[in-house]
Amino acid sequence: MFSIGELSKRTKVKIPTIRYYEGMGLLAAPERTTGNQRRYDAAGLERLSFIKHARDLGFSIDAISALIELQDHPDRSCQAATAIAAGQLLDVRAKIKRLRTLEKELVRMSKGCDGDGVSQDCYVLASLADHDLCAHEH
Amino acid sequence: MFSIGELSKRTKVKIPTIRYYEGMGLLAAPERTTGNQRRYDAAGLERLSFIKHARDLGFSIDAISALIELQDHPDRSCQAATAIAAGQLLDVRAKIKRLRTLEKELVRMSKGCDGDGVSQDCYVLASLADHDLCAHEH
DNA sequence: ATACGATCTCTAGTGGCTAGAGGTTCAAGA
DNA sequence: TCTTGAACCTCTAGCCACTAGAGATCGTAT
Repeated sequence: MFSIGELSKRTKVKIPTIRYYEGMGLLAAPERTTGNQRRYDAAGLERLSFIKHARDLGFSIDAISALIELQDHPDRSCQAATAIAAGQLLDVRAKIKRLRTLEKELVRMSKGCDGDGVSQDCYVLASLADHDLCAHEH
Repeated sequence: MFSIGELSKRTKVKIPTIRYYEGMGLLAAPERTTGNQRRYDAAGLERLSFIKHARDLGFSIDAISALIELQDHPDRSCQAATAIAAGQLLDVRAKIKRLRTLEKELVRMSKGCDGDGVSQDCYVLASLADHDLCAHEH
């Protein structure tokens, strides 16, 4: 049995965030001391670790709720979990794609400008003002 | 002189967003009709296009404010604008790096799981539960 | 004159936390 | 046993960049 501070240290999840997860129903409300303080056990630690890990991988709270549902009902098929992970992968890939386009554009923008001169001639500002100067759609 | 709806159509920025930008001080408050409706001119259109373009490239509202400041004071050096763009580039690259790590991990996770079997054996759920099954730090 | 779409302001909600106020409890040392 | 001080409690508000909705008013075409 350990306190919320201890749980926070072990999982590297901040204390208000732990309480927030509890409020959201992601994390079961733990036992309390007579003085109303939370006391966690190994199960709480495991679950929070799971949540932390999934958040680090970019899963939304909703997706994590769904995954936890699946965890708690081992009779259900693994397909659903795999589908959620696949969705997350698509999401991540779409974000990468978009960011790579932005990266290219920003590199192009910065190259055009040697950092001298005044703003009228600044390629960065000119590029932002006029989309036609862009090489890619974004 | 055109309405906010017209401006919205031309820039593809939604009407509430335009008003939000005005409230934030990004976009100058335009003239009004006697009936209190906003009426924009070419300058407003240009500025909003600039903002839209910068937002599409991922610049924060703060960064855009700074860029607009520079635009409005052409006597200042272009270096500042270039620095902001460089910062944005670093940001974008950091995000890409992180997402690529996530992508690898998600691919690895999904591959371990053939979609059959029940949750106890689900590699997706197992991987999330146990960080040690991960190949990369994230 | 009337209809009706466009606009107005204002408030509240989104996601995923984070910060702070103001009060209570726990645990270690004297 | 008492005291101190860190840790904890709840509650509200704030962050970013919008988005949605209510309820009222305006503009324009017929």
